[in-house]
Parts: sequence; C-alpha cells; structure tokens
Amino acid sequence: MVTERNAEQTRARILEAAHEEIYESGYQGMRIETILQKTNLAKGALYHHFPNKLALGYAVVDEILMVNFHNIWNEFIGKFPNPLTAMQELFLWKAECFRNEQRFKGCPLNNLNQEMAAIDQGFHERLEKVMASIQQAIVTALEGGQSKGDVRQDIKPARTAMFIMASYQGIMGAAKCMQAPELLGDLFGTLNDYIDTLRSPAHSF
Amino acid sequence: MVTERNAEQTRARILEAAHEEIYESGYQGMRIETILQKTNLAKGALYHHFPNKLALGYAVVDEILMVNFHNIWNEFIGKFPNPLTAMQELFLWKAECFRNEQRFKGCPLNNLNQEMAAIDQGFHERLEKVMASIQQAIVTALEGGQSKGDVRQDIKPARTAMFIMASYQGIMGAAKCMQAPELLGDLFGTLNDYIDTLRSPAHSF
DNA sequence: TGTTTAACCGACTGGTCGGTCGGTTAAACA
DNA sequence: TGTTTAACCGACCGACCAGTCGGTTAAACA
Repeated sequence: MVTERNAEQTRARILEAAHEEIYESGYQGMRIETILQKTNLAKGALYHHFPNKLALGYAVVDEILMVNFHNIWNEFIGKFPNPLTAMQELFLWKAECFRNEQRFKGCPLNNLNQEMAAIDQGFHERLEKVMASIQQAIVTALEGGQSKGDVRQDIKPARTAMFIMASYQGIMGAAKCMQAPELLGDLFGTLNDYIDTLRSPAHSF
Repeated sequence: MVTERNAEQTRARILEAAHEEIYESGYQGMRIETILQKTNLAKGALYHHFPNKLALGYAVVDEILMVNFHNIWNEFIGKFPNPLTAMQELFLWKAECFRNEQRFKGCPLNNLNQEMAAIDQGFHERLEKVMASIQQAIVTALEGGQSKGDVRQDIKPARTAMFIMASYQGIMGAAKCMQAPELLGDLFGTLNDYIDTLRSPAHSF
C-alpha cells in the first residue's frame, strides 16, 4: 500500500538533508530553509519532527555520523583479518574516493568537531561519544592483532589508536585546507608507513 | 606626546579582539558587537578601519595567524640546530602550554581552516598561504638537516613536512574534541616517536 | 462513512546582527 | 587661532532566519 505520508521516512529525509547541509556549510552555516527546499517540505513538517535546529544537529551526530563510521569500519575489518592491513586499506580507499572531488569538504566528523566541540556542550558530548566509539573499535582490533601475533606487543593500543585517529583527521583537514584531495595519496601513504612499523617483527622471519 | 586617538593602535586592538573572538567562537560565531565591547569602541570606529566583517576575518589570517606561527617557529628553530629536535621540543612545549586549559580550544589555524576553507574562497586562499608557508619552513629545515647529516637522506621533505603538519593539527583537533588537553602529551609523544624514525642512522654508529 | 489523530502546510513574528550615515571631536598644520 | 581632516560616535535600518500557530488533509480505525 502506497502512502503519501510516512513519518519515519520523512524524518530520515530531513536528517539526510541536514547532514548534507552541515557537511556543506557547517552547523552554524546550515539554513532550515535550505533543508525545506531539499526535502520539499514545509516548515511545520520539520518542526513536527524536531523541536529546534539544535536537536536536529544532535540527531545528525547520533543517527548519521555514528552509523556511517561503523558501517565502513565493519566492512574493512571483516574483509581484512590483520587490523593494520584493514586500516591501511581503508585509508587507501578513502584517498581513492575523494581523488577527483572538485570541492573537497574533508571529514564530516572532524568538521563538526572543530566547529562545535568547544562552543556547545551538547555537541561536545555527542561527538566525543562518536570519537570514543571509533577509538574503542581500533583498540579492540589492535588487541586482537596483538593476541594473534600480527601487532607488536610493546605498543599501547589506546595511545596508538588515538594517534591514528588524530592523524587521519589531520590529514583530511590538511587536504581540505589546501583544497587538494590528490594529496591524500601521499599523506595516507606516510601514515601507512607508520602503521607498518607497528607490525609484529615475528612476521619478518 | 600622549594622543587619545591612535589609528594604528586602534586597528591592532580590533584585530587582536577579533582573533580572540574567532578562536573562541569561530568566524561565523564571532559578533561585531562583542569586539566593540572588548575594545570599548563604537561601531563607526571599527567600520572606519575595516570595510566589513569578512575583511576583518581576512586580516586576522594575514596579520595575526601568519605572524604568530613564524615567531614560534623561528624561536625553536633558532634554539635547536637539529630540525627534528626542534620540532619535537616545539610539540612538547605546546603540550605543556595547554596542559591545564579549562576549555581547550585547539589550534586557531586548524579551526578556521575546518570552518571556512571549503565555504569561502578568500579564506581558503589566505589559509592555504599560511599552510604553505609553514610547510615551506619545515621543508627548508628538513633539507638543512639532510645536508648536515641529521636527517635521513631517503625521506622526501615535502611529503614528510605535510604529514607532520597534518598530524599536528589532527592531534590538536582530537584533544579539542575530547576536551582533554592532557592527551596532548601522549599524542605528541607518539608523533615524536615517528619523528625519531626520521633521524639519520649515521648517528647510531 | 464518520471520527479522530498525526502528518504536514505556510504566512507571520520577533529577535539578532551586519552594515550605514549624519554627526562630533581630537590632532595636525597653516 | 582658524581650518582641515581623519578618527571616532551611536542611533537607526533592513535583511535574514529560527521558530510559531492556526489551519488543512491524509490515513487509520471504529
């Protein structure tokens, strides 16, 4: 049965449009009006689903950014048993994704972080949760690698995971600033060189 | 002779207040009204020195961010002959600077980059210029280190410089996001471990 | 089919904020 | 000391934009 009104789907469309707009212009630069145009909705519809702009922003973090990361991460971690290789492949894939971007907008999570983490407590809490979730995923993968003998025993997973995450975002940010996604290949290549130094030397014999 | 009106000084005070406000709230979050309060000036005075908000933002990049970086860089590069050591010391000093920050606001340059580089062409051009200037400074230092035998011959200065710069900003961004400047010690420590791998092996003998 | 309800509509509002403009005053200079 | 000019003042304007609210309509259900 076809229904012209579908609350859940409408909500999802609003969220998706908001995500795009935040990625495009930042949270503060996002305009409700633009979202209405993109979704072909009237203002009342949007404010029926979200109490205000801030709640919409929060929902994008909780329901889009969090989910997107986990989908990609699980895909790569499932494909490559060695977590170091999985990360390296993920980075190379990212570099490939954006290679021909005409206007490279960087990492959505990093963008929001830089813009809002120090300004708004609610954003800070939610973004920190996403970051912690990513870090935890990397830590778990590294620990798994250590017990399998793929990863050096002497590295501290928490510390290493945080550094890789930070470098990743820094790289995306630098390429965005230069408006040069073609730099991603080199930059992730250098990061991957570092990741190679984390491999267990046992494999060299 | 004491003058109550000093155009140059007034302009500098406006610039400084604008810089603080951008660091505090981002360019889009910066309010002209706040700058007027901070400087005890009327609107007419501000618009006498700057045609509009955008020009003020641009001037902050050109005249504050650019200068601040070079001052710090020259200080460390002058103090430590080995460029790798100079960078490591600079990072450790930064970690120390922010250790007890109650609200860690990250790197001013990175913040503006993330917020404006993809939105506004004028900001992009100016910020790219600052980034290129930093990269060039690192490249020059690395090349000097190579000819002195302090830095491995097989690394590519341009590529390495860009990676270090990206990692630096990523680290500042991650610590900002977590609102945890105490992480800087660990993160810069890990970056410094990487920098150690760039030292010329000749020194081991 | 009548009733209820939740989804959706869109004109309007109220506050915010960048920017203007006619004026005032300090400083430099003749 | 009179004149000019640039520094500075601050009331006001108008555009923008998040959010409201009284209404309308599709869908579910009795």
